[in-house]
Amino acid sequence: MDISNLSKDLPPIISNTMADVVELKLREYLKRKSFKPGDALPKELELAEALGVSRNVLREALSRLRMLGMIETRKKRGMVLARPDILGTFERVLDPLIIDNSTLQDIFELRLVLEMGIADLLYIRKTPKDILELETIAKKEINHDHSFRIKNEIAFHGKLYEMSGNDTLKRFQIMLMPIFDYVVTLEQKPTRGLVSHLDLVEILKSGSVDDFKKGMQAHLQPHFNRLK
Amino acid sequence: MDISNLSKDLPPIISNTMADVVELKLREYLKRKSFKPGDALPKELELAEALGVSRNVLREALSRLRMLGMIETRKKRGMVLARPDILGTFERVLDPLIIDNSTLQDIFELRLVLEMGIADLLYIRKTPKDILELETIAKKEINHDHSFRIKNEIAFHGKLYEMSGNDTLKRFQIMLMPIFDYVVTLEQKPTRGLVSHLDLVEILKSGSVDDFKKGMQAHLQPHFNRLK
DNA sequence: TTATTTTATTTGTACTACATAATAGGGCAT
DNA sequence: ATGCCCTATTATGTAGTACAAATAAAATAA
Repeated sequence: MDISNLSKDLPPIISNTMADVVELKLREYLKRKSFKPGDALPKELELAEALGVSRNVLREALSRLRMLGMIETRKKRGMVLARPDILGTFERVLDPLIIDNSTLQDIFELRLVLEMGIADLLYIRKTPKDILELETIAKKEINHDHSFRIKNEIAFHGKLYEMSGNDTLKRFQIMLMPIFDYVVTLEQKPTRGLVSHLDLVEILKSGSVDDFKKGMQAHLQPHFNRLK
Repeated sequence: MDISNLSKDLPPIISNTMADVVELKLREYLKRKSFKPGDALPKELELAEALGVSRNVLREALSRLRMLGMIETRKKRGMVLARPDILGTFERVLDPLIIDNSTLQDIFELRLVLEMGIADLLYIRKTPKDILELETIAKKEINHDHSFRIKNEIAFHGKLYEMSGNDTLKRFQIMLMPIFDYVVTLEQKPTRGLVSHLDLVEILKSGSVDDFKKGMQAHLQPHFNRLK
């Protein structure tokens, strides 16, 4: 009998507080009524009364939705539905010190996957101006100390994501970077890939998509080597 | 003068409520004291008094952290620091109906990037057993109606992520799937790639990583074609 | 020592009261 | 009639009290 997955087979009894329930009910309500951003919502007292809870509990639930950016409230005007910033939400819990090692490793790999997968997007959207800027960044990293190179590493890969023309992707990568660094420094292996940033720039200039994919793979090889 | 980014240059004056401030203070406090999961936290009244706010406001802030899974509370026992489920948090705001079109498009592309970038991980971790299961899934999709094929499509790509041995990645992909579908059905183009699922399986069996990358690219070609 | 009951404590919920801010509407001057 | 200012209204923000519920810890009984 496998009891290793006990916590999954027997999920802990979560004493749903009223705030939890109300949060869920509100979500359902917003979805069911298909409110659109900007639409006015009922006032707190009405909601509290309708749900049969104290204004206190209702406000705890509203506070959550407000944190997520799903609603905005102003005095007198009431509450309106808003567009949550999906990444801002994510960022709140993305702290290397809190995340368990297994997830840290997963995120480390996730960034590798992103780096490897970005090539096609890059080749669809890259412009000569972009490549020039990227080259400038890559050239700066020669003859500098360690801490500068780390900053430059971030700048280079950040520019790559920027060139992908995908804002969400770029922000996502920026958020993942600290975790990536954290894992890398944990392992204390200052290895370097066989393909440098300048090499990658050169490929971008005159190479094919497949060339770039191979180049990026070689560039990240030290990281891939960590994975068994 | 560029005024398109006005909302970024002039961020709206956010009337920080006490709950907002307290939430931040608590985050800083938890970080500064470097609490570890399982550690007991001060009780509500102590925190409220220390911060100089009512227990009400404090609880609104705590409610947020509780939602994110950063803390857990039990009666009498008090509160303890917990490990947030980073993806569970994300999921709360990932609703196609709320997200703006630009971000939807970004996420659509994000999934393409993931699919393209997963190859290396896949080739590091794939097992014959996995490939067999994948083949079973791929074979099922022949001669079935549309709705079944969609489910199967999800199963196939889901299995791929599972084979990557990265739980976070798999869950992430599952969360992204509805948005992907949403964007695809929006555009009403039931096109199919030149490389089928079974072709991909065949490559996995006897082809190289690069072969697989090319195959996946061809498989997703219809989607890439949408991007200009 | 072990089992049971009691106690003490901490979170959960409700209710009241008032502060604050922003809108809406009326009144006034032009 | 138009525009401005001021006031009244109203919804959210904050504080405080009270009590219910749950449970760990202490006290008591077997």
